[in-house]
Amino acid sequence: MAASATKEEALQNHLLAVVSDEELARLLPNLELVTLPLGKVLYESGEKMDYVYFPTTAIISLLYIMENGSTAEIGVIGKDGLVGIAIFMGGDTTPNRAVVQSAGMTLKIKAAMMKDEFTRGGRFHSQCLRYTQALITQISQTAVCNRLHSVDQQLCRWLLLSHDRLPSDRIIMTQDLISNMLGVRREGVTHAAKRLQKAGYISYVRGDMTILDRKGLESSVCECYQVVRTEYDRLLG
Amino acid sequence: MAASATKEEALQNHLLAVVSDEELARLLPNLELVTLPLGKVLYESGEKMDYVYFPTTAIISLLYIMENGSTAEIGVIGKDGLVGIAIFMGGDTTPNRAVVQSAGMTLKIKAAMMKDEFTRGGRFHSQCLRYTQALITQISQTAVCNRLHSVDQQLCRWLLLSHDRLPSDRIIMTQDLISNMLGVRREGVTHAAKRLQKAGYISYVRGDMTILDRKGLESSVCECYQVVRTEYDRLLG
DNA sequence: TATTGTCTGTGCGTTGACGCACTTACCGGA
DNA sequence: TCCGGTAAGTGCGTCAACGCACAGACAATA
Repeated sequence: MAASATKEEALQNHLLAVVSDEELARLLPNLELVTLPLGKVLYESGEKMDYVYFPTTAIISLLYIMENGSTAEIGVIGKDGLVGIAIFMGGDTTPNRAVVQSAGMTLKIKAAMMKDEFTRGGRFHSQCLRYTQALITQISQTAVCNRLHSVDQQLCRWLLLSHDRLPSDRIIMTQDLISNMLGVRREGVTHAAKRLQKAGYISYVRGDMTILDRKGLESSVCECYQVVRTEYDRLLG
Repeated sequence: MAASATKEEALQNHLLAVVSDEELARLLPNLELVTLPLGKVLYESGEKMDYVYFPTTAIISLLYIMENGSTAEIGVIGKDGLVGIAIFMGGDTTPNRAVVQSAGMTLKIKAAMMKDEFTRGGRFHSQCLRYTQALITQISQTAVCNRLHSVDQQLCRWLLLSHDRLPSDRIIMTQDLISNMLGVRREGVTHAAKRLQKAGYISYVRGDMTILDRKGLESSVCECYQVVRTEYDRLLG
């Protein structure tokens, strides 16, 4: 068996950081710290989930895969949340793929252990539900943004959502991968990214992007980003 | 005070139909049957919700309203579900408007009463969470569909989602209203609706639409509809 | 019957994104 | 040092959806 996580490690995840000492004491022995490489699939669409993940430095994308192979992101999860809400919501599976968008660390816990603690109904229970509501807002706003906004705006939103969950200003990700997330053409990302480079907001060299001017990005993003941000702060802040 | 609902009325809502007798006995005295006219707003974005609604014949749309006034639907709720998940998820509000898309009946219960029964943690609790997960799938698939599919396909999806929640084959709704739901131009709906009329799937006269050939609609809809349908059946069936 | 308002249909120029094909640039082996 | 693979940039024709303007068509009411 792998070693259980330390309290310091657990507190890096915002959900675990606010549960009661008693709950954390019960959870800790069952939490295991693991490193997730870029592209690792945590679970496939319709697949029974064995673990719930509490990211600390990793970022995970929820993707829907069309029958013809094209993909679209429906949500992104970092240290602010958890991957695997279907475990405690009762469905056990979802029709999505969860894939590591940015390599890093995460704590994981067996599904059964997660259910046990959730059904105890304390602060952990309510915090999981509040997070789920925040995630619903994010998914909803993704739907709205997909409907009403340009690729440029959506790239800005995506960058800011990622940056919020990242420990540094670097995003290791090719334009091709980003296009899969956004569900647009790779060339579309090239164009949008060039505009952001020209504005001096980012630098981008072969899959290695750096956020140079966050304020600049915030000035060109659509309202969708702020709506989600505000809801996260209200529900979990 | 208004009269409380009868058991027969309550059982028309699929969530209330599957809770335990004991739970239903507690809920019934607090459930009130009301008629909702087309266009009635159940709650505004960010507004504290006083009631949770369990539709029986009414259909309610969840809309996001942009700062510039344009709108996009993120989900639709009928006799299969409930309006006001934020009450028991813990946030109390959402950044959406809930508006009656199809006039009809609904049962409503005071927010406090809803919370009381939810926190008891029985079958009602788990059923509410399972429904929430189904709704998440619907919202997710809306995001995907908005990203990847044509207005034609989205109209088909919307019609089928509505039809599933309707007691008859008639949909009372102008093309202008539908365009607000889908977040597209009114003319776009005109074109798509004409194609469906020519195919003989629907008839449409000044805000009065009839589904003539459901199988036909199903044959031209994108996979998004079936994904949502399957999840609802799996989680709540 | 006339009028008014609403709903639907149509045409037209514009545009954002698409698909495809190709070039350029860079990196890491062999 | 050359080469093969991968990432990013560019050009071009196409198309779906947009915005706008306006023309019927129908219903309700005066």
